[in-house]
Amino acid sequence: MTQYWLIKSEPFKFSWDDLVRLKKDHWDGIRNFQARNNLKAMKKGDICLFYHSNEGKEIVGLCQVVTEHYPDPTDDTGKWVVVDVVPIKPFKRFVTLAEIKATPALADMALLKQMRLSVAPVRAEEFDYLLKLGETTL
DNA sequence: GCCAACGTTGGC
DNA sequence: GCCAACGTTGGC
Repeated sequence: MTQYWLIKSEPFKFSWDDLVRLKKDHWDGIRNFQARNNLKAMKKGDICLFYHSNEGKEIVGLCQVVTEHYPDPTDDTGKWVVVDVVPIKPFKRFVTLAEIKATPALADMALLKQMRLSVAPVRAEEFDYLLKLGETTL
């Protein structure tokens, strides 16, 4: 069963456009245990919403997990992991944080409940709703 | 740039 | 094992 996730990145560090340009990249730099556990729970084929934090504050596109977790090459301690993702397609219409907050059906999203969690699960019904808001289909 | 929220660390 | 201090994230 496909699981849905939301992954955050600050666009000036690593943006949607960067991922599109690279075609594929490992999602690194996660240094939070809960986020790491979520990374470890990701399965090949899972779908991720790409969210721009700090600047933009909106969901900009869809990507897919192509390689399940392996040790983070930028980490010496051996504690942290990365996954590989590829872009699928951008949202036709970006979905902003303000919009998510203003939508009762999305009020329970982990994104809102735990703002600092950079890798968060998304429920299927939330995912469907977001796709609709983004005027995009898989 | 500020600050609130929250996760992590380390002293006891 | 508690909790204060500290660091980081991310919205505003």
